[in-house]
Amino acid sequence: MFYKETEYALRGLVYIQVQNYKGMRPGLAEIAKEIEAPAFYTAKILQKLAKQGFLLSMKGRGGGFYFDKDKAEIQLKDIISFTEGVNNVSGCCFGLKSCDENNPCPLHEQYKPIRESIDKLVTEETLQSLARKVYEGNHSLLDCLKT
Amino acid sequence: MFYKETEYALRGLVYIQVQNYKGMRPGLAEIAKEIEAPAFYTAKILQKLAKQGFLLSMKGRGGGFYFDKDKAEIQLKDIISFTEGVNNVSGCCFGLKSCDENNPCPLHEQYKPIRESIDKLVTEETLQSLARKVYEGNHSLLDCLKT
DNA sequence: TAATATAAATACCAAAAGGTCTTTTTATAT
DNA sequence: ATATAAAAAGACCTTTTGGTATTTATATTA
Repeated sequence: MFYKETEYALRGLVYIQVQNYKGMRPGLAEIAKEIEAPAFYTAKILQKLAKQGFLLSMKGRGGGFYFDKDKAEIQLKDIISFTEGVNNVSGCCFGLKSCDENNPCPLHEQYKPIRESIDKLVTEETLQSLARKVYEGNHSLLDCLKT
Repeated sequence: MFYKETEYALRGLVYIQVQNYKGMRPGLAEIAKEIEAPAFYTAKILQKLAKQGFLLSMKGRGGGFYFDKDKAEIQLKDIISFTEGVNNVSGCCFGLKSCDENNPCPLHEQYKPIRESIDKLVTEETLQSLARKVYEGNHSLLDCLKT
């Protein structure tokens, strides 16, 4: 479905926001461990996201990652478009550059509502809305609950 | 959305079926040209598909690709699963191996109907059902109509 | 049967995705 | 000030995807 990079980005960012809600500012080692992702790769991804301005970071002892509380919530679409490019989210499934009512691919009519549902989902849901679900305790970022 | 390989496979196979409906058996050069795909790469893909038994081919002068009329129609899902693996079609968008009611990812409830719609689409639609649409003339495999 | 047109097989190359490691910078605590 | 604990930067490496080219096998036609 999504690139590994996107999965790690989403899991990592949601984890950070959950910890922020608890008043914490997690570091790379903790994040990678808690989302079960390769540590160095997770570092690379989060640093790229921080550089882009999606979140803030603190160097040095006691440092870590956190979100600016004054900024608007971040749509999933913004993250996914950043890691995979816009076309991958909302392109034609037959690969046509101009697939529309005038020049429809053989799946155009049937795929259109699906594409719109996906677009609605990743636009309406935010890192924060997902983090709240996890914070409430009914959703998970991992394959199994910790013992 | 899909891999390039999947796009070329779907476009190529649908093109072949359309030509078969017209009583023709197109060759590699024609297919690649008509679906606007790299010729050598298209060859590789179609040969792989033929080897797997999705379609038949004839070597030698006047040869080309064609479908066995006695076989059942081929679901899109069969092709996509073959080129990308099953997980890519119906996996968890957060990358969880076991994402279900018991251990839902933060998008589980909302993404479930979307995944089901996609599954329904690629199960119900076949190479043949798409080819019929193109044959009827109201759908296209190319970005622009030929002049 | 010889030339030719085609798919099959195979080897190779390039770009992107996925991942690791080392060094540098910077903030904090002692 | 110094030691330490973190993120930042950047150099590599591996695997997969995407693509090209050459040679071989085979069917058709002249």
